[in-house]
Amino acid sequence: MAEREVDRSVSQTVKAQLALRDQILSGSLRPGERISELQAVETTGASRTPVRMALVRLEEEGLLEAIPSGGFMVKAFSERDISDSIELRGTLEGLAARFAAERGVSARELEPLKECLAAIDELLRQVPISVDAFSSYVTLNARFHALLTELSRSPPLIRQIDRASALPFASPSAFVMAQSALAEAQQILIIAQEHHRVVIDAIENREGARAEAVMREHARLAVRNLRLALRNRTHLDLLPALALINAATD
Amino acid sequence: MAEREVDRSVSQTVKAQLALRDQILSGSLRPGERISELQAVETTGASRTPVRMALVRLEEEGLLEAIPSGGFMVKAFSERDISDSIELRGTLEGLAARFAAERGVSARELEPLKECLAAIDELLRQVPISVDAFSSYVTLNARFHALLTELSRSPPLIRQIDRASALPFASPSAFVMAQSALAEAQQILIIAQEHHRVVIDAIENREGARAEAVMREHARLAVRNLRLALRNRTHLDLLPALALINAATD
DNA sequence: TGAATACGTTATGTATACAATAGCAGGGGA
DNA sequence: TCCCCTGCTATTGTATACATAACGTATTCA
Repeated sequence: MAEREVDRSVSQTVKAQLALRDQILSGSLRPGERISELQAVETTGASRTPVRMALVRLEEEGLLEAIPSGGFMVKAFSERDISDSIELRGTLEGLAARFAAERGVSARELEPLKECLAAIDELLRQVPISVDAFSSYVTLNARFHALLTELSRSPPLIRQIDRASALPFASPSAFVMAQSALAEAQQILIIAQEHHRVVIDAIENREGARAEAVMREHARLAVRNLRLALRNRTHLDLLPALALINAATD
Repeated sequence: MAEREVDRSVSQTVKAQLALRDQILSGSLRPGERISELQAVETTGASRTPVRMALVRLEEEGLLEAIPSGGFMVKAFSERDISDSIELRGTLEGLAARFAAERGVSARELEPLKECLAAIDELLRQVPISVDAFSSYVTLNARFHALLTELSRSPPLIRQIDRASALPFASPSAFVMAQSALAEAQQILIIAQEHHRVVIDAIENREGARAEAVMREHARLAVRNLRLALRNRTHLDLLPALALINAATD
């Protein structure tokens, strides 16, 4: 295939990884479905070697599962897997918050976090919140969590949290909020924002235990609301990633 | 290279991964050192494709680090990275213990754990503990922790703990104990064994918070002793993995 | 008619060839 | 003498060819 157009600005491996992840998360590839290398080669435009590297990375990321007889399939997740992932992430973020509090952070380091907070406050003034504003919220929330994680100054912990966040639905707020009706989401967002505020306060005052506790509560709120949201699945299509859940095996 | 002898019983990728991990952990490859693919091909006996897959896996595992200009280098760890990893693992195992306690486990499921405990008790009767017995202890301790993790019945959590345990020095007891003089280790092992006993008791009685707390304390004991052990580095060569630490960059 | 076996097809695992880039060394100019 | 530019070399990134194993299908025998 000589006429294949190659984008040299980004490695074929990364390109393939992004494309495949996109296909999985968008639901083009269903959970349990075997991923054909040849098919992936065609859809991604990369050749087999980078595609295989991408598949290995996605397996390590937790999105794929190796088939004993060879090849990979899209991993299927149960409702409990998802709530466990949320709680897991909350636990790790709790540790990060505690590290930040105990190790101390300067006012300058907290500045970006507070800007995030203020921006979210601004969004939450809308009642009810618009779809656009909600989308902005999801971005800002992710940013807040990433910044908080960084504050721990612990590379191993940051790495682990990144891994735990690889599964998009493990991101508590973004996931759960997307599922609730936007009107209901408003209340949840307000509580979540309060959690954000408290964790900053705790870190500022070097209250490690409090910082940790509030992040764990943050996750438990998400789990609780996940259960509610799953009870009436009206908003299950708000996040493409949810296609994963629909076909979950158990 | 036609005369290369190929072992078909295990995949070349796995073979290469094991061989490379061994080289890293044994210290043949020093932290910060670039891993040459060609060299890896020669030492592992696999060709470049499986070697590359193994390198990607080891990177995801946290043993290697990608070099921006291409290729991989052995990751270097600071003392804080190591103590953070221990605390991280303790936190995750604490969550696992809590899950086990809250979700309930049958007496039959606790049986293997108790057998482990009894076997360790047997070893600890020796005063001072012999090198052989200590080696058995390390194995039994790893088994105990693995079984405990399983009790959580949470695939995402088990997966994450496995990842966190990939770094061998993140295994609290095995690592810290190896560094302390064996005579000192005896006391530490006895306390660790008490932790083990308490976590089982807590799980049996469905005391989630207590189960979690004791596992975290277990890790903190390890961190504390790590600091002590690093102060007088007499036993740094007991575990080959420690070669990593010697050349840690910061 | 059903089950088992054999054969063919297809997909993955592996090896290697080719291409491109980064790093280094040597030489020339300022 | 020092710096920069150019060319070479070595190593990685990518593509593809080949081998092998698994799965499906068809045919035959009981």
